[in-house]
Amino acid sequence: MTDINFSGMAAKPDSQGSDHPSSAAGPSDLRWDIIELLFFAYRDFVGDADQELEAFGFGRAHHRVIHFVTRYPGLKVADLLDVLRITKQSLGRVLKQLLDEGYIVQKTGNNDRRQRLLYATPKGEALVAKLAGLQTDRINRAVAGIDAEGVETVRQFLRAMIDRDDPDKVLEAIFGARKTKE
Amino acid sequence: MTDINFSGMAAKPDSQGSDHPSSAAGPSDLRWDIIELLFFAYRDFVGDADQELEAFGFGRAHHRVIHFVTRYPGLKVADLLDVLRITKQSLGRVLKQLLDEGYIVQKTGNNDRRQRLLYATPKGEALVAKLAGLQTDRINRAVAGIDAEGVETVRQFLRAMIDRDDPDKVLEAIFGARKTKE
DNA sequence: AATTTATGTCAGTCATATTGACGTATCTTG
DNA sequence: CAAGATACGTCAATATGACTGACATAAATT
Repeated sequence: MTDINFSGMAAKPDSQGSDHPSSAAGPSDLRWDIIELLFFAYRDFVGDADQELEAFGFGRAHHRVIHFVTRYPGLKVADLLDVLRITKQSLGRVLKQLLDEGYIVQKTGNNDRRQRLLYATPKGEALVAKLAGLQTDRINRAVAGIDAEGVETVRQFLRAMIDRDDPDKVLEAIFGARKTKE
Repeated sequence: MTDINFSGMAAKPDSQGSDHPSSAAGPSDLRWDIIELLFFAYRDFVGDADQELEAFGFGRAHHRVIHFVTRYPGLKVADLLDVLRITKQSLGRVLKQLLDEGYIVQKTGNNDRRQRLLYATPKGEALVAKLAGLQTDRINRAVAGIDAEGVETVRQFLRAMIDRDDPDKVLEAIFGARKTKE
């Protein structure tokens, strides 16, 4: 079975890739390998959490919300929308579920009573820690053969892959760079 | 505005993360930084293509299909299902659109006439090259300050993040490892 | 001839996302 | 203080991309 002509292939359609000046490497030198490695790496990375989430009746959307609320306590709804890049309406249902089931609590802002600051409950933190544990295990396996300097290179690469124009609050916290812009 | 208590925070809920023995680092030492860098890096990485795809009336599902068909000509439908980890029914509509609009053609298998081998048309290849160009530009920017050895470390990390048990045909092609298993 | 395999399709459902409109409480500004 | 802007919530309708389950067909295998 599976007698496909699949030996040493991966034909590269470089023919018409000339309208985007690839900066450093060669002419129309597309980085197919890294593109696909990113796809598979992320697919399996999020897959770890997916299985666990099923047991809770949650999906990836819930994970993203509870993760960032746990990590950045006091996050506003508007901040969360910036980070997740979704609309208020999409967030609404997921957030409501997490509130109703006691994974997140809201507190009215002190300075601005319109704001609903979000905090994870111990229950929510436990779930996030469990999921982060699974993902950490995968990361630890991945960096097992890489020295400290190499891991820093990986971090540098990932940081440089992220858009820095108009960063949201979480990104500002991650990068520590408070752009003079407001 | 946005006067949130957001200065040097990122509280780490390490308290209950003790039921997953983190292999190498410390006890309950979760890799929050890499977890979040992966999230943002992938978010922006796929975001590049999303904008372009909108102009064609396509979504991410179309991109994934046409990408792998372009890269691995002669892919069978069943192979594609393994790679994308979706069901036949989900693939159906997306694949039909790409066929109808002339981005992909089917050819009956030579050895097995039940198979529909998938090939990208020039039109399909052009779209894939355009999208890969955008993503390559981002990757090139990201590795601008990293030497060849460092880039190889990044590749090593990404490869090690991928599940290797029961790899599909595309992964076998990427890793070149044909596991003695069939 | 019977079975398995590769593919396609129909029908229904679910999760997550969208846009647009509207309401309400609250803060800011003229 | 009145007017407007802001933060948030919600209602309605819709789209995408996924799912399960069932069934059909052609072709290969046994």
